[in-house]
Amino acid sequence: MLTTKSIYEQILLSIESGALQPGCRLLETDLANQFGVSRTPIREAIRTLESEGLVIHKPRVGAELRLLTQQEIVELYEMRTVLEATASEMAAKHASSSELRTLETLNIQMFEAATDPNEVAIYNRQFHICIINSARNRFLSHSYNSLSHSLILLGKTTLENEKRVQDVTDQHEKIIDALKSGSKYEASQAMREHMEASLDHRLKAVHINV
Amino acid sequence: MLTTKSIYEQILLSIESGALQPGCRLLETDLANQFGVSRTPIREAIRTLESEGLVIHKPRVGAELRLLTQQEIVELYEMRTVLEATASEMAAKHASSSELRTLETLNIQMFEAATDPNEVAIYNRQFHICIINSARNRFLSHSYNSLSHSLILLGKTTLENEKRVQDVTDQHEKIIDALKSGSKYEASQAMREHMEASLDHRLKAVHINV
DNA sequence: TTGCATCCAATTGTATACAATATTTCCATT
DNA sequence: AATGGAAATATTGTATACAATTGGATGCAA
Repeated sequence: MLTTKSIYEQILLSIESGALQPGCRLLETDLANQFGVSRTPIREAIRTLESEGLVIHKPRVGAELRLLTQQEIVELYEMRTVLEATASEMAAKHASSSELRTLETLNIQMFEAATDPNEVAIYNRQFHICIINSARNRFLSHSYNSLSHSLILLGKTTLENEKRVQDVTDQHEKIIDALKSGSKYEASQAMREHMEASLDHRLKAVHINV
Repeated sequence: MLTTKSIYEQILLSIESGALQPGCRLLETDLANQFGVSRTPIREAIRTLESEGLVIHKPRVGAELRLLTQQEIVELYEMRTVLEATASEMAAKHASSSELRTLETLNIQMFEAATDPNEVAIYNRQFHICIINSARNRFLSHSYNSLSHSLILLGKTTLENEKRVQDVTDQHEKIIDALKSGSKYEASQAMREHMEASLDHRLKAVHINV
């Protein structure tokens, strides 16, 4: 059954898969036909996307998928760095041993899936979400969730080759070690470095696409 | 003319004024009658409130205004501290001289309005928003905006007497001084202290209300 | 009195119809 | 040929009607 919530998620997936490109218009009628529902649930899904910042909505004109400038991409990663570094700092205090084991497992699975970029991306996302949730702050989780939706506007992962996966899992391991030893400063610093490396790769990828 | 957006803002105002109490149900039909519109724009406004976390929405049951636990209030302020301290750090680098003058003016106006808590609250909000925007990060501004909406769930200001206003404007002045001298660390530290004092007062106020 | 099943009222979820507005097209005028 | 403007079209905004679901009320039986 297609409900408003599932349509919202479907649209997110469509953005992620590239079926909906940043900058393109979101026509209510088209989407309604596409999903086989009326315009009402589509409108509500679009409103949610709008309040998350994925969609620019001009009254009486319509919605279009936001297209991020290079400057905005930098700001997005700057904000992501703040949230993830903060989360790491808090997680160093609050993470349960079960969560620490989960992080280790995810990192190993990610390494072993190195040849499949899509699978790697999934494990990577779970890894970061696990850290965020280990911080034990609902508002932080909520903000991160919204921000991570904006991230999908950037398109496919930057985890495209095995060398890169190796680097990333190494950085993850540093973070895990810091979390295990409970050292706030090290954990947040390791995450900051991880994020900087991630932005570097992202900007290179953008450059290639342009 | 009452459009979806203005209805959304009206509901926020109703929460702020106390007309809508946390925990109460938001009945679409009632709100529609109250604003003299159909249910459609009401539903969309509620969807926006939901995605900002102000409203809990159970399918087929309806929406109710979120009621924050004491623990959640602490988490809210913890997150607010992160965002505002980060903003102060960035603003120490990016704030324009015009923005710095604006902050000084707002702080003076706030001090002079000390006998009118509502006016004080307005200047206070503008002060903090100005710092956030001085950070020059759209995603930070967006997150803070959403978070500040959750803050209104807590009800009226804690700026209820002149002694308290004096303390707050003093703290603001420290922040301004740090921003003017461009020292990241001092600015973020001054903001952290300001936020801690603010949480202390908030928790006392909650205690009294209970 | 309590437990349970059933029905009814209240309320949300969706579809559709209509109104208002923006955009485009095309023609007349310069 | 360029430009301005008016009509036509496309699209969103809102209202309303109907379907689906929930929560409670009612009544019956143990």
